[in-house]
Amino acid sequence: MKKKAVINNTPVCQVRMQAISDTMSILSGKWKFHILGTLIEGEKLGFMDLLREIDGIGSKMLSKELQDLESNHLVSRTVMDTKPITVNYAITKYGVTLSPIINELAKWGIAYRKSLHGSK
Amino acid sequence: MKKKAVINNTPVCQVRMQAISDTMSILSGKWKFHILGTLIEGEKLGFMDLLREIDGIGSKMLSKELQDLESNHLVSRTVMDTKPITVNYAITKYGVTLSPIINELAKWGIAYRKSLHGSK
DNA sequence: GAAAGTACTTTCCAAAAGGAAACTACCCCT
DNA sequence: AGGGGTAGTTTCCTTTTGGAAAGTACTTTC
Repeated sequence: MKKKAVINNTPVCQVRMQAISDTMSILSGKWKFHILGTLIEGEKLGFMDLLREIDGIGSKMLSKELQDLESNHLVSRTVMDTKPITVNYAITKYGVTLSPIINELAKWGIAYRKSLHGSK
Repeated sequence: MKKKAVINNTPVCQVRMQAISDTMSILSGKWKFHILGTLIEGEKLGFMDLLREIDGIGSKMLSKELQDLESNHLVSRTVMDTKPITVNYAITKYGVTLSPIINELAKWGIAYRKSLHGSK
C-alpha cells in the first residue's frame, strides 16, 4: 500500500501555511524590513533621506521596493509642491500592523546573538 | 553643507536592524517556514514523509533546507537503526522558540486576506 | 551657466536560488 | 533477481534577485 500524502495537513494547517506564504511574499527581498523599520522610526522621509539612512541600498532597489510597499498600502508616497519638488514617504496605519512581526523578528535575532555568545 | 547620513540610526536601531537581518537570513528561502511548520505539527517525520507533506518541494531543496535548519539547531536529525534505515526529523526545543514569529506571520497573513476581501 | 540637489529610470551584468530528472546505495520481500 | 521502500546527491538548466553606473529631468543657488 502506497502512502498517499497529507497526514497533518488539515484545512487549518493549509490556511496557516498559505497565510505565512502571503506575508512572506509581501515582505520578500533584501530591503523591505530595513525600509519599513526606518520609516517606523523617522516618519516622513524623502527618497534621498532613505538612500542615506539605509546603508548599502542603491536607488534602483529603493525605488522598486518602495513601489512594492506602496502597492500593498504599507507605505504612502506624497509629492509635495515645494520649490525643488520633494516626495514624502511614510508608513501607513496599515503598515504599522506589521510591528508585532518586526518586534518578534528583532527579539528573536537578539536572543540568537546572545545564545551564540553563551555557547562559546 | 552636505547631509551626511544616519539621522534615526541610533545604536539601538542598528542593533534591531542587525537582529532582523540575522533572523531573516536563518529563515531565508522558499521552504523554511513550510518545513518548520510541518515539523511543529507532526513531530518526528522521515525524509519521505516531509517530501509528501510539503506540496511542491523536491528532494534537493528539502535536503538542503533541512541541513541549514539542522546547522542552526532548529531541527534535529536522528538516524534510527531500523531494518530499512530511517531518519527522524524533529523540531528542537530551540526551534520552538520561533513559534511567536510564525504565529505573527500567520495572523497577519490571515488578516491580510480578510482585508482584501473587505475592500472589494 | 555650472554645480548641486531633488527623484528617479534604464541598461547591463553577475550571482544566487530553485527545479526536474537521473543516479547512488542499501534493505526487504516474494 | 525484480519491484518497492528508505534517504539522499548530482547534474544541468532557467528564473529571480540584486548591484554599479550612467542617464533623465527639473530647480535652485553661486
